[in-house]
Amino acid sequence: MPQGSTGPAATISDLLAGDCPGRTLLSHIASRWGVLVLTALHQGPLRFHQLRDGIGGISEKMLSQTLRVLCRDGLIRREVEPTTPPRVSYGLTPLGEELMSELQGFIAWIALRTEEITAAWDRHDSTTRARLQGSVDL
Amino acid sequence: MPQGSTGPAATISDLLAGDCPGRTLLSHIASRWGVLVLTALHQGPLRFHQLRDGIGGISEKMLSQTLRVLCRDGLIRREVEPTTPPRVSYGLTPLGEELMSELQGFIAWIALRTEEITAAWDRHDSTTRARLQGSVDL
DNA sequence: ACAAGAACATACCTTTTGGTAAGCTCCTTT
DNA sequence: AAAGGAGCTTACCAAAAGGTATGTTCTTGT
Repeated sequence: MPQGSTGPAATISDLLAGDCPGRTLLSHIASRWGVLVLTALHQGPLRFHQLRDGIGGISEKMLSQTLRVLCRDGLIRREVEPTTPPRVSYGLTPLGEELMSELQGFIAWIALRTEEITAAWDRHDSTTRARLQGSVDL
Repeated sequence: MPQGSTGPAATISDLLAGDCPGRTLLSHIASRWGVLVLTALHQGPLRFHQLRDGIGGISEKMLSQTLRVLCRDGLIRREVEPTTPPRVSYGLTPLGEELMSELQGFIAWIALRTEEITAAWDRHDSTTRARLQGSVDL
């Protein structure tokens, strides 16, 4: 793989093997608010308060924190429009778009399957209850 | 959408709008160890200690906890082979396989792009440092 | 009989995460 | 001049996540 990079690309085995930069990156994206912020921006750039209002339950602290981390990762770009007053908007970088093209299937899958999975929660609960009540067995 | 379901499928907007079962499911999968466990099992079923050894840094407590949650979600199946001693192995359910087919592109993307993103961390750091130094304190 | 490994569960404690609330600056509107 | 919104940051605190260490049961190996 003759690219102008520092070394060979990481593999999925590296992710599993131990702590590595990939784990850190994964934690940024798969953080409580990371996926949601990224998903919200997938439709197009939004301003701070639009994100805050659009993502139910997020606090301003968590929003700005998440935005800062994802900016550092180069997935989101912060743009200050030189108007008065300056308006700040956030959008996906090309790298962020690339990520979202991988992630949107996953998000859609969650929306699609949530219902049948929550149904399974109840069923599993009663199974568990039965097993526990019967004790002894297993 | 004439299925025997309780109601219409959730949408991505629901995920963004507020707390909902989809958020919970998302948190299970996108938890610190969730993606890694699922990824490890994508190659095929593994036993408890194989998972523990294969996923660097995970404790037995976290492994069994993660396994239990993902079983409840119907993404992983726990199988006790009736040998002596009984061997317990974990594998993906069809639902879990379906999920992983959405997720593997994302995992591969992380492995692919980690390097260039970590490089950006350093660049961003010096930018930030410069900005902070300019403003005297903090 | 004894040590040891698999597959957990549990108690205890530390670290991390995240929410609340307040404050701050810059600007516009009234 | 006062009020208010945008876009943050900080301090403080509570809750949740997670690690360590230990206990348990079953079974095989010696």
